[in-house]
This record gives sequence, C-alpha cells and structure tokens, in this order.
Amino acid sequence: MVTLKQLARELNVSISTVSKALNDSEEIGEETRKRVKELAKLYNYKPNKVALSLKQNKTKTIGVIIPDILNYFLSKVLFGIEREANKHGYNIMTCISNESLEKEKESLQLLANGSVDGFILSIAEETQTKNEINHFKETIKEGLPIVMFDRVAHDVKCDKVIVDNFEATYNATKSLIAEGRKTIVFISNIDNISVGKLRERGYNKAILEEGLEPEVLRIKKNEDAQQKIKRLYKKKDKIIDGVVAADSSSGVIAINMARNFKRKVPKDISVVGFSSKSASYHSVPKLTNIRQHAKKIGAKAAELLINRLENKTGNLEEYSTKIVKTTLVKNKSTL
Amino acid sequence: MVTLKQLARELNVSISTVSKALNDSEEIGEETRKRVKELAKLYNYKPNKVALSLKQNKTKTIGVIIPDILNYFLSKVLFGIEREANKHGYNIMTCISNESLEKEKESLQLLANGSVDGFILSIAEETQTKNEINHFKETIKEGLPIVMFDRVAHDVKCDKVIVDNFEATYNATKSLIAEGRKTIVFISNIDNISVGKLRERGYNKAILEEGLEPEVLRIKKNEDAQQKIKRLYKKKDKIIDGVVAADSSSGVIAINMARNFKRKVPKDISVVGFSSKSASYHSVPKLTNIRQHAKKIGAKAAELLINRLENKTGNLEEYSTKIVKTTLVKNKSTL
DNA sequence: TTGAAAGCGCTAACAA
DNA sequence: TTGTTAGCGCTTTCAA
Repeated sequence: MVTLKQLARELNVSISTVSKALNDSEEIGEETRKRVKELAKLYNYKPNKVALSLKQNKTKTIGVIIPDILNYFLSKVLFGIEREANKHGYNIMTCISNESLEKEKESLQLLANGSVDGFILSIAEETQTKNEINHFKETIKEGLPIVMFDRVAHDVKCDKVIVDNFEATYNATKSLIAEGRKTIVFISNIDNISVGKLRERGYNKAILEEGLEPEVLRIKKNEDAQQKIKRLYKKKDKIIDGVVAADSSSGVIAINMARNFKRKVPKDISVVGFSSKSASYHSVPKLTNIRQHAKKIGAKAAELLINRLENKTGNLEEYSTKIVKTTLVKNKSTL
Repeated sequence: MVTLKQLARELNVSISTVSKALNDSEEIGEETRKRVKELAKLYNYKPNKVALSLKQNKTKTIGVIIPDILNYFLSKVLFGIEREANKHGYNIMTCISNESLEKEKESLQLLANGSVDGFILSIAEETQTKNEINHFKETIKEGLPIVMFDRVAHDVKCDKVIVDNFEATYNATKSLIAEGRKTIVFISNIDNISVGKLRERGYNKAILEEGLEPEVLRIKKNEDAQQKIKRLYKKKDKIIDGVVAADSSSGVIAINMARNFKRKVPKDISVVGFSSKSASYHSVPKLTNIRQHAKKIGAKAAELLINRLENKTGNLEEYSTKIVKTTLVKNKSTL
C-alpha cells in the first residue's frame, strides 16, 4: 500500500499538504491539489484504515455475535445487518458463538480490544439456560454499546429488537381454531430458548381460552424429527387436525408426513409454522407461515447501534425496545 | 479502554517498562513485573488491537466475501472459515456480494485499505457470467492474497478449494442407472454458475455413455419451482423414474411432489440431490444426498490463506488447488 | 534494570 | 499557501 509519505516525497511537498489536498482542504492551492490528486489516483492511494482508526479512536466496525449461522432466520438477520451497516460506511466482524456461553464470552472479550465500536448479538442457548448476563454488562461498562435482537436479556440495559412471538402463535392458533380445528398440537425444537417459550405460551393461551386441551411435542437436538412426528400421528387416542410449529422444519415435516397417514392437507389437517418463503416451498402444499421479517430486524438493529455510536440518539441513558411484528402468510396448508 | 500510558503514570514508571513487563521481557525486574501485571489485571487492560495492527502492519483479520448468506452451503463454509480462523487467532470481516459484480468489487476495494490481511471468497454469479477477473488480479497485485472456494476463476493465480462437481453428478447418475432407471431428469436452479455447469456435464456424460437421452429442467430465480416440477411430471410422453438435482431444494420438492402423481419414492422414482443433512429431512422419504463437506472446505480455505500469510507455504509463487471430495449419502429416496 | 525516543500512517493545530 | 509538530497506542532499539 502506498502511503502519504511516499506521495509527499515524490511530489516534493510535505505530508500534511498531501493529506489536506486529498481531503479537499481550502488551504491548499488549486494547482497543488490537482497534482496531488493525480498522483494519488495513479498509485491507487487509499487512506490506511488502521491509521485512521487509531487516530480517530473509532473503527467503523460492528461486532456481530450470532449463535448459529446455519439457522436461516439468523443468517437473514445477519444479511440485514450487513446491508444497513454498509450503507452507513460500517463493516462487520462476525463471530459465531455456536450456542456456547464460553465462546460468546470469548468473542465479546476478543473484539472489545478496540476492534469494534459496538456489538449486535443474539444470545446463545447456553447463556440463556444459565441465565448469565454479566459479560454483557461488563462490555457495556467498558463503553461498547450492545444491541440485542431476537433472543434478548431483559435485565441488560441496551437497545433491543424483538419479535412478537407470543402474539404470533396466539393469533396463529386462534386462526386454526376459527377453521374449526379442535385437536391442535404445538411442535417445537426450540423449547429451551426464550423465543420458543414465548411461542409456546401464546399457543397455550389461545388453546385454554377456548377450553381445548393443549398438547406439546418437544423435539430435542439429536432426535429424529420425522420419527417423532410419525409417532405423534400414529397415536390412536386422538386425531390431530391442527399443527402449530415453533420452528421452520417441524411444520414442513408435519405436512409431508401427514400424507403417509392418508391425511389430506389442508382438508383433514391444517399446519402453520415459522418459516421463510424458501423453506415453505419444501412442503406440498406450501406451508402457511409466520414471517419474522429477519432482514428488517437486522437493519433495525444496525440502525439503533449506529445512531447510538454517532450520537444521533436523543438521551444516551435511554434504551429502546423495538418490536418487529410478524406477518401470517397464508398458503395451502391451512383452509 | 485503559492504555499503557495510564498504567505507567499510575505506577510511576515509563511506558516501555510497562509494555515490556506485560510481554514478560527478561529485562524487567521480578518485582516491577508483578506490580505492573497486577494493576493491568485490575484495570482489565487489553492491548489495543488497532495500535498493534498499525505497528506490525498486519491485522490478523481475514476478509470473507460470500455471494449469498442464505445459501446453506455457503453459510456452512463461512462457519468452517470462522472456526479455523479463530483457532489461529484471526477474525473475519464478512461482506455479502449478493451475487453482484459491483458489490464484489466494492467489498474488495473497501477492505483492501489495510482492514484485512487477505481474502477468502466465492465468486458472484454476475462476475462469472461477465467473466470479470481484473479486480481479483488487482487485489493480489496490491499484496493481498486471495483464496477462492467453490466458484473459482481458473485464470487467477491463487490458492483454490473446490468440489468434485463433475464426478459427483457423474457417479450419482450412474448409480441411478445401476438401479435400472431409464428416464432420468436433471433439475437445476443454478445453471448459470460454474458449479452448476459442471454438475450438468457430469450428468450428461453418464447419460450419454449409457445411450440414454438427457433431459434438463432449468428453474430460474423467480420461477415457482413447485409449478415447474409439477409440469415436468405431468408430461405424458415419458414417465420419469429418476431425478438428479443440482441444488438442494429441487430434490426435496421433486420427492414431495411425486406423491401428488401417485408415484412412490423410491419404488417408482429415485431422487438424489446436493443437500445438507438438515434439508434432507424436509422430504418424506429423506433425500439421498451428495454432501459437500462445506465446513471442511471453509477450514481448508482458511488454512491455505493463513499459511500463506504466515509464510508457512513452501514457495510463495506456487499455488495449490485442493479438491474436497463429495460423499453420496444414501437415504430412502433411492433404492 | 529502566527509560527515552523513534516510528507505524494519519489528522489537525499552529507556525511560517 | 505550505510546512512543522504533536499525538493516537504500541513495540523496540538504543542509551543511561
């Protein structure tokens, strides 16, 4: 990389002249400015980002800590963050906590050494089960703002972007009931994280309000989802006519598996799940899905953080929680 | 963040003493070393990464440019990169080119300002169709090494990690033929990128070798995959008994849609596709899939780059191309 | 054993 | 209009 020094030497002027010329300072004469710019272009000069960061004490970089990059929703949020950040001249450093508290702590520590100006993160599963929040508080105390999304810790003072999980499943369940469904099962492979719990509660409330009986099928990490859902359908004591899935794959599998039992979707059974557009194509008929607007969540999180970093927030002691509402997209897996 | 200067002042020693003490220099006396370290710990001192980068002229950061973060395979490669990079003390800055040449160029330019020590990337679709490679060459000329994976440009001199796409579909098609299948269709929604073309060629070779007739169904970005596959099955002139899918969703849809035509999988029709384990669960029966070992690809790419950055490569003028072999995982969508 | 000083690349206050 | 200088936080050479 060519530096100001090299340009200065070649032009027989001082370093600061070159710097000012390139920054279009009024101080520098027309002629010199032109000469400098030409040489800079010729050598494809780019100001050294590291030197700028050191000088200005900010990196224009956001640390993003994500629990699972293979989760479609989380990836899409990451996409939203990246786009919004770029728009404002920020880059992102991504760490994957892999649902581990230890890795989450490490990542936070590692990047809190001047590498980034702030963090956007969603909390790891282990962190949520152990209910650890000190590492977040420490980071904030060190002067690095955090924005949490989706899986948030309510006891940490920071900006947050969340989804209306409770309302989403409450409404979805209600809509199945409105179709005349009586035996509606809730299927979840995320019952150990905050988001999953909220979704279950929304379902429960809707079911109990109608005097129906709740039934929850929990699928663990290493279990075969197809087998578990198959067994659910096999039970003779009651015939399931509705499924609310807390995650994207359970809904898809529930539809595709129903046909093995000669149960027509949506004639005999309705299915609704949280999923992206593309995952909804994996079932025939396509899954009626609750869309979370992941990209928007990411963009909002980035916006909140950048506003704070650039002091565009009103009161710095005031933290906001933005709720991004889900949308129920009807496909052919419901009536 | 607390700095060496602050520690030095508080301890009434010089900055360099503090620096040396913290770096366990032999020069510094036992006593002083202990005092320094204690205070550093108390204040949770962390060396400023930006200052170190400037001083040492390396950032320990890798720029990763990925065409599409919502692609499961690419996300998984990213995961592999991140893990391997972390293991060696590197962080990653992620840019998403979104399949756009312009964005790819921008990202490369943007990070080639001292932000990163080198790049790992997979080429954007637009870049491949327009066959642009100058921006890569420029970057390399500026002293920033590149490692390409999956979608690579053969005319750029750099390390590469690729998949045996041709052999994978060739073998998969052969295995369907060995099952006795005669009317095997190749379905692809990625026929415009290098990888997709290679896969199609592998299929073609196997089909032609057996004197069968190739048939290719191409699905464009905005087309409804379910509709197109439905129409394929509807054609009366020939009854399809085998599907080789170039991507992960086409295979899943092909299985789930077959049942609409009362065609049993795998009795009447066999399906094989490129997919991850989790996507293979989206069809009943599960999709027999060609696994690409994405995480390994990412790890290998990171390893190649880091070796080069740290001069652990033998000859710096010598570039290697590593082929990561696919594995055919048999599930119940084939005999 | 400790400290002073230079320098990484840049900006900006101040001097000329 | 241009140049000198200091300083961002750190390491390292050289001097004390």
